[in-house]
Amino acid sequence: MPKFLIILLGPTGVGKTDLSIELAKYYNTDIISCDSRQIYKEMRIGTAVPEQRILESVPHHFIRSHSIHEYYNASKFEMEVLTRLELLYNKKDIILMTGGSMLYIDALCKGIDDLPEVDAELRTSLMNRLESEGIESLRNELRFYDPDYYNKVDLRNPKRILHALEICLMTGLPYSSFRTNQPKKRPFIIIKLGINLDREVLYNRINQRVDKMFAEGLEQEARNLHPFRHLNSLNTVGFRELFEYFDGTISPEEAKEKIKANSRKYARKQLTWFRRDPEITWFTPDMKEEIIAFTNRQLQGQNPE
RNA sequence: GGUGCCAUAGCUCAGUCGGUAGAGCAACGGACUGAAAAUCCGUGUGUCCCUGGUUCAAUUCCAGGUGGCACCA
Repeated sequence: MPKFLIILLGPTGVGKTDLSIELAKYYNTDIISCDSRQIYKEMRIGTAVPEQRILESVPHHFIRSHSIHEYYNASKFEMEVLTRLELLYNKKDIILMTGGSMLYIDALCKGIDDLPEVDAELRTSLMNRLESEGIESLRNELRFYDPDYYNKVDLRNPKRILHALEICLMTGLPYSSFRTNQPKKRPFIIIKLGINLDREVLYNRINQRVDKMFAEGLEQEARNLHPFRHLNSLNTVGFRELFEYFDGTISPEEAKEKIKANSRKYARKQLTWFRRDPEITWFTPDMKEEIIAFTNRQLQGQNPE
């Protein structure tokens, strides 16, 4: 029997959690979360982690499993999930993954090229240079070390320039020489289920969810994490707006409105990314029967018996 | 009731000394290989309140109306 990974994906707030529980129960399997923020144990309200009783109703992985103080990225996620899957496939043929972190989904499905771990000191020094010398200086250096990538990269995006340069400086090789553009083979079959709603309905859900977060104590959660605001893990919708409020830049009402607006924006960005993936079959969250029927057909079709 | 001010994009507002208009936010689209809930790029969506008048031409000037705000009663 081949191994399967069913991936339930969609924009934030669309209702993936409830559906994932039903699917996991139906297939009697575990859920791997694919969410770059729910993975941090210090956050719960602002990242919309499911309630404890829901988490306990089905085995979950990669929810609140790592610390905000830990350096994390899509590659680490890829490796850790692959290791976990190998273990889980000893007992199960079908595993469910759910979440909306686009890059993390792709890293797991297609892999991400092997690169050396970026040295923290180098990153800091390059960020300081970006600050003091401006992006032009880093651009020129990248053109020297990796003209190919220089011609391809978005020259106005500091993060792209910075990272490429990091790799060039660390390895003495052009960053583009690490980019294989070859999807990695996976020892399991992937079924991608997309969940979406009418835009207006989705936005209402997102707005209401933010109100609910505030009612549950988001402000206090953010206040507790305020000292760590410089961490990348806290550069997160729902927290950075409240940090602005704590710093006195904006009013509490503005912070709340900004959280709603930025959540909507994030949902749109997710949809832009998902739209170009032809492997996704789309449903609405209420189509449980259709989703199961479709998934069963896929499972059957891939299985010669 | 009187006087004054205002009425322009979904919202807050700018502007046109008369030639049918533009910012911020929102909205919409796109990029994306170790920071990805990150980062970056693009798009103006409009009975310029209504009705007349002046004019070759009115969102702009004039009159009246309607609505809002302020002050005086």
